[in-house]
Amino acid sequence: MGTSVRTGGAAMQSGNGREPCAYCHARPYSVCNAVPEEALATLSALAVVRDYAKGQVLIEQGAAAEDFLNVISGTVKLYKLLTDGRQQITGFAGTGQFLGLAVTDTYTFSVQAIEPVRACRFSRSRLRQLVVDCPQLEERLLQTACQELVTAQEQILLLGRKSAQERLATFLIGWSRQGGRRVSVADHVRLPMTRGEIADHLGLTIETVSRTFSRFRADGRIRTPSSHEVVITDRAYLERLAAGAG
Amino acid sequence: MGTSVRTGGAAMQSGNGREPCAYCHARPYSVCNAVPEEALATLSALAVVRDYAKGQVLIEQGAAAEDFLNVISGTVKLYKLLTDGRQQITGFAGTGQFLGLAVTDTYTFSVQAIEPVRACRFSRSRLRQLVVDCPQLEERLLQTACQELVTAQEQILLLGRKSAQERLATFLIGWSRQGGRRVSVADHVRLPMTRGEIADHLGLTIETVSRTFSRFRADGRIRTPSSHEVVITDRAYLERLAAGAG
DNA sequence: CGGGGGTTTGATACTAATCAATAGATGTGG
DNA sequence: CCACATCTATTGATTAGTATCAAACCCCCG
Repeated sequence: MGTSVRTGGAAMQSGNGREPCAYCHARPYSVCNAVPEEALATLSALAVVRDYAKGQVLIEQGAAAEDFLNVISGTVKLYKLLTDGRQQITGFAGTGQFLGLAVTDTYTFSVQAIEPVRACRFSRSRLRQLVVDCPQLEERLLQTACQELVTAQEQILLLGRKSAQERLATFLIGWSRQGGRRVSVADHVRLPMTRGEIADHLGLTIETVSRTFSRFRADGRIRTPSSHEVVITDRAYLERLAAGAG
Repeated sequence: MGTSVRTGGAAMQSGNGREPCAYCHARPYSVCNAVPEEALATLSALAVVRDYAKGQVLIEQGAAAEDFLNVISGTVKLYKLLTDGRQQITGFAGTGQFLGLAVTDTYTFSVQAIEPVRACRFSRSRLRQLVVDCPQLEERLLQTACQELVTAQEQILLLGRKSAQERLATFLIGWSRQGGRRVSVADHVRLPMTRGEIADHLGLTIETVSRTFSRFRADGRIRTPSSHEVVITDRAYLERLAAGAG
């Protein structure tokens, strides 16, 4: 676990030893998609693929921001800490998510694997050179940053003005949507994170999150076959809550 | 008030009728700075300068996102609404701030002037063409988006995990720093927004904000010559609070 | 099968919201 | 320039929603 794997390692999963990027499962979901075919070899040369065990830290707040990171599989949490240890999870990231845009010269957040993760590392400075040759990539990075900005502002609205029930409803609806890709099928949602991590994301405590799950269950809005699976049984109700209708 | 002013209007303030951008007071603080001298005429041709009265809406959430906006003078608030009317102010923007990055095809937030404002409007589609000729501008836009992302994540931390006192301390410290430019001198801070707007920014109520001001005042951390002026008298204390030290 | 983290549920405490009233500031028109 | 109307701010009393403290339960994993 946590073994360093050179590009060849990714190739095992992707089927080609020399051009990991060309066959990368995450590419269709990622900014890498903006790199034209003929530049993929260059990209591959910059990429270092590694596996991380659950709990491993991929990026540490305050460290020099040397790399970008791209999640190939698994899920990570992005979080910030207060000096007394309070934690706020700013988001979760899965396949294709590009990390490291919101950065000064040092990282302003930490990243930790919440389940086994494979991720790809690029040197920031070397990627910059690729960007110069490849305006579509810069365009795509800007697009990605703007998308993240929209998401961050939604989270600000949630934390500033929504009740516990509205927060959890928003989270479940949002996660079930993004999950079209990998996380969930229709109304069946897989939650790789713990109740505590959901709490740290929604600005609540673990007890409040648990109680709110119980209440949704009792009211027939969801079923929970296991604590990491949720079936949405009254989506319209949760969506109304999420939108903040009274 | 709120009179529409063509580019000539800005020139009155800037001293030249044909190249408003060349003499724009906000340019040194703005992304426009990335546009090279020789392209300034092109930029000027795209820009439409207008004045807005306090309370006027510059951008309405849900409307087609046709323009970017650049604040030349005054202060605006950016906010989102829930369906029942609860408001969350995601930020305030002053001289040089570029608005409209966090956008899909429609605006995902509203913008309103909280004091008289002069701002500059660019068509998104026409600015895109300028970007093609001017890679430094795209670079700068990406930089700006990333900077905003960092700010947004700080706000998420604040709303998710800080107490009322910590929130107000963070706000005052932050505003006094950014204000180096225009808002404040050293520890003397001008607050163009009302208590209610501060509350809607910090996820609190107007009463809690007012009480927290009173407490800081009673404890000798600040003085308030008027309700829109604050003198920070114990910056170290406020900074410790803002960092969340116990 | 035993241990330990994660989850649920209950009782109580506390922070901030709400409701309410007064005081102060701002702006307008006579 | 003053008086009035309105908006904004402050302060007090009470309530509501979550946090905190505590205990039991469940489940997953070794």
